[in-house]
Amino acid sequence: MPERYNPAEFESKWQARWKEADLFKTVEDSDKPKFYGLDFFPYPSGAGLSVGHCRNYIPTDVLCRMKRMQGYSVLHPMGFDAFGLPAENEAITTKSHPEPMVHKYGLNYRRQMDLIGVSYDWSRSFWSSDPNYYKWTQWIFEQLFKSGLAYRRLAAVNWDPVDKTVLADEEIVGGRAERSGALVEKRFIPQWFFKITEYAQRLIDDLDTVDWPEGIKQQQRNWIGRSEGCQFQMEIAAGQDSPGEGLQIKERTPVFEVFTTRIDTVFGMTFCVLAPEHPLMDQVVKMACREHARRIEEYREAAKRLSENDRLATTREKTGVFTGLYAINPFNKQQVPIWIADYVLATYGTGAIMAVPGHDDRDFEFATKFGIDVVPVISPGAGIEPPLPFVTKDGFLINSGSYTGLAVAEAQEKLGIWLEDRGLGQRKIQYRLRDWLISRQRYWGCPIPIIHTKDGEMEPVPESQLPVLLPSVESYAPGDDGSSPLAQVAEFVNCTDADGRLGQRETDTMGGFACSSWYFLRFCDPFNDKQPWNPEIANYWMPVDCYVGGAEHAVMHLLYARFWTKFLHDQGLVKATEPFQRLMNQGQVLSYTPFRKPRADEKLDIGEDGILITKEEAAKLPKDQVFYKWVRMSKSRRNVVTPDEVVAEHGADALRVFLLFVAPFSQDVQWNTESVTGAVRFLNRVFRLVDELLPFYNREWHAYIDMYEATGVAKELRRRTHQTIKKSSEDIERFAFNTYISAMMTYVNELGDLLKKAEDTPEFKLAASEALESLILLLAPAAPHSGDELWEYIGNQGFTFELEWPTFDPALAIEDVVTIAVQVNGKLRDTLELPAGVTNEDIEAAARASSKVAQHLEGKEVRKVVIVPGKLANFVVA
RNA sequence: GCCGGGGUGGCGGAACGGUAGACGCGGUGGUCUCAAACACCACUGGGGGCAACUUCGUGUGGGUUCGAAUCCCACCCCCGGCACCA
Repeated sequence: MPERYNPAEFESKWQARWKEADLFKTVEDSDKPKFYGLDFFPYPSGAGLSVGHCRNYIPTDVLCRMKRMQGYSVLHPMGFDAFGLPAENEAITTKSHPEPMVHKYGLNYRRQMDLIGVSYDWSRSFWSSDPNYYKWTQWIFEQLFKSGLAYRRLAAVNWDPVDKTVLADEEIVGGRAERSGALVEKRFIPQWFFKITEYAQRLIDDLDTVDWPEGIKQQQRNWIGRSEGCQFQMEIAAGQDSPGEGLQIKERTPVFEVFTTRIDTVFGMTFCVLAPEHPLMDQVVKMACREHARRIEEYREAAKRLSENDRLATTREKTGVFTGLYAINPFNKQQVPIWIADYVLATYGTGAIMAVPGHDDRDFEFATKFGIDVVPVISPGAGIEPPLPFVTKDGFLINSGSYTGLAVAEAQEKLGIWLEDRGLGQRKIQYRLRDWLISRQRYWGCPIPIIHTKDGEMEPVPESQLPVLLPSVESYAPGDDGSSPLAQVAEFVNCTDADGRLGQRETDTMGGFACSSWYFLRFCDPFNDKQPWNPEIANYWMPVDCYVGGAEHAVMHLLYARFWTKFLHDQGLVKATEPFQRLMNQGQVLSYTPFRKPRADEKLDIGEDGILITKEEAAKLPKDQVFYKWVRMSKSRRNVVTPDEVVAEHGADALRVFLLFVAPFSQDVQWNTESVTGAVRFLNRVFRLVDELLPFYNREWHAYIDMYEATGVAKELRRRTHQTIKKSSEDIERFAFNTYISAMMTYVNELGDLLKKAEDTPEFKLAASEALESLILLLAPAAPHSGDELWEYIGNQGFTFELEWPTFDPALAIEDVVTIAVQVNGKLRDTLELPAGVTNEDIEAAARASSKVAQHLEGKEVRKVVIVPGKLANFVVA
């Protein structure tokens, strides 16, 4: 007899029954509308799930459960992103294979997800490290390769000279390796890339077709970084060190190209800059006189030594060297000095710029430091001397030959046409987005299915030979030269290609983002061994209707997955052009974490203001040495609260209700275990209320309720029921889970009040029966264990998951008394209870009749009366 | 610097341009109890008042409106992201 919410008694019982009944198995029914609800593919870590992860999974679960009850075919799968560095590093340390370890972690995740009652269809689950899965990751790689969208080239990578390994950007903190603390160097190693840049425009355009948080869309647009401008040629003239008269042109050289978004300022160009890694650099050195050549070489060496991080630090003072060479501005034939400076990036645009210090902050800083001329060519208005650097585009050209006087936009247009007419350049759209570096010289990833033939060609491994399996290796550590551990395995490397010729296998593996770029397609048809998925099935489920996860994947994962989906669409493999129709980001769960002030001999990393300590340490230290901050829960901070402990203390449903209620879904929350008691009390009240309603319960209420015109308390009861059905359905749909729970709380409070006025009439009993069932069903997605327990307790069969979601009747939800606010000059003076549908005239009359209102109208002239039907009356007095 | 998202009681947060503070936490008082816990009931934004009431209140300053937490302009602060991208 559940007089109280007593989770220990029934939560695991229901979880066992759900499993027994295979309740969450996906039912594919093409006659029904479909709903695909998906959580981000988690990487299973040894620390297990925290309540922070639950904040992701529970809301998605509530939505999916409601959709299922509303009659949708629901796909709600979960699997594991198993490849990756953390597992590999752990494998290196423990000298054990990463696979069983990740498996163990994944199973622990699953245990915890089951513990909090999430309705995943585990029959569709897979690990991305399973050959049956990564076979198809390789297959997609080959399609990209065959389409010319996967290629290999020499590229600079982050090299850790102590650990002798290539590092991901995320593994570098302040120019040093996170693990070894070594200064990171740049190394040039052949790398595999995907040509995501080819899809740049579509990746921008199609953002308009998806329902995503505006912030995430904007981050993607910024990342892709489209800019419109002009690219044009500059000729190099070799001459003396000082410009001007007496300059002798020794030889004509190949031109270099520059890209600019401000062609309108081209008459203000007083120098140009090449990146130290510019392809023309060797030629420049040759052309320069000996002294300059020496300085250029020195500068290039210094630039090479700088870590990417240091180099990109915007606070750094600008550096550069003059080459002694000059380039010719095609617009006015003037010669401008060519400098080399690392503030120009080789990887963007052409790696060279025209520098206009009068109208660009960076060029201005450089010119001022090196004493280069600054010429204003844009003015905000006639006769106005622009304050330099003047970078806004609001203005007119000055000192610009025949273009003087034109507005910026107009000049850009005309100058672009001028370039195109003479074949010197063209208007161009430039993207900041770079190609996606996919290769890793690491063991624990999906092998790249390529064979290098003796003739130096690259061939995809024949489809019949896929998957290329990860071999077993002696050591998981990368080689001294940074090569993959796979390169040590002769049996793996030496192979034959499709024609039987000897060849060498590619030993790079793919970064984990490849695996997570298509898993949502595999969930549609997870065990197909003939193709990655059956297109018909994928077209039924795709796109994902609601995709839920943390905002930290705003760019990388989401951009890559979009790119692959578009490519797969182009290949005719799926109709969808976007993978995720709606995206939601949950807020983080923060933990109140102690820090201490650093001692005199300790220094803090940039951005830190204290040293992390444990609660025990905090208790021992003097109070003025300790301070607390709200920071994200993480294993390394030792501030994690696990669902296990909360479930043990308060129950899974209480945890679910609490997390839903505590704050709006996308907002960060400050974890406070005591507050869970609010959810416990609420569930207790629900159980008690069910007991109180039970004596009135008639299982057949549905058949009879419409035979009575409800009046009085019964009518009020039905009204509240139908209002709550409406509110909770809408709130769940729009991810307003906090107000959904609060609506349920209000409903429970009001049912309690109404029960005190219980009547022994059939209409009341029927209304109470409707309320009782609605209460249980509306609450079931949030508190599914309690829902099923109560459903059984009131004498019914089956699972709430398989029952029909209540529908609301607008006629029943309507109020028959309205509260009218009466204002005088916008200030509330009285409220009136009037029958619904009251006329404006009656409202005004009733309002004037109010003594409280009359007080404020006395002796004053009413100039205007504003009536909002059914809501408000406002008297405007002089 | 740029791009997003926010500033509402002691706290978490509600609120189609129309009664600010729903719902919950915490607090105060009470009921139950030998007692405590639980539970239940009442009160709980600030000032003034015995009270009816009144007045001030949604980061700051302006504006639009009969009426602004909500719309517009300027600014301040906090959080997240990007950061020499020409």
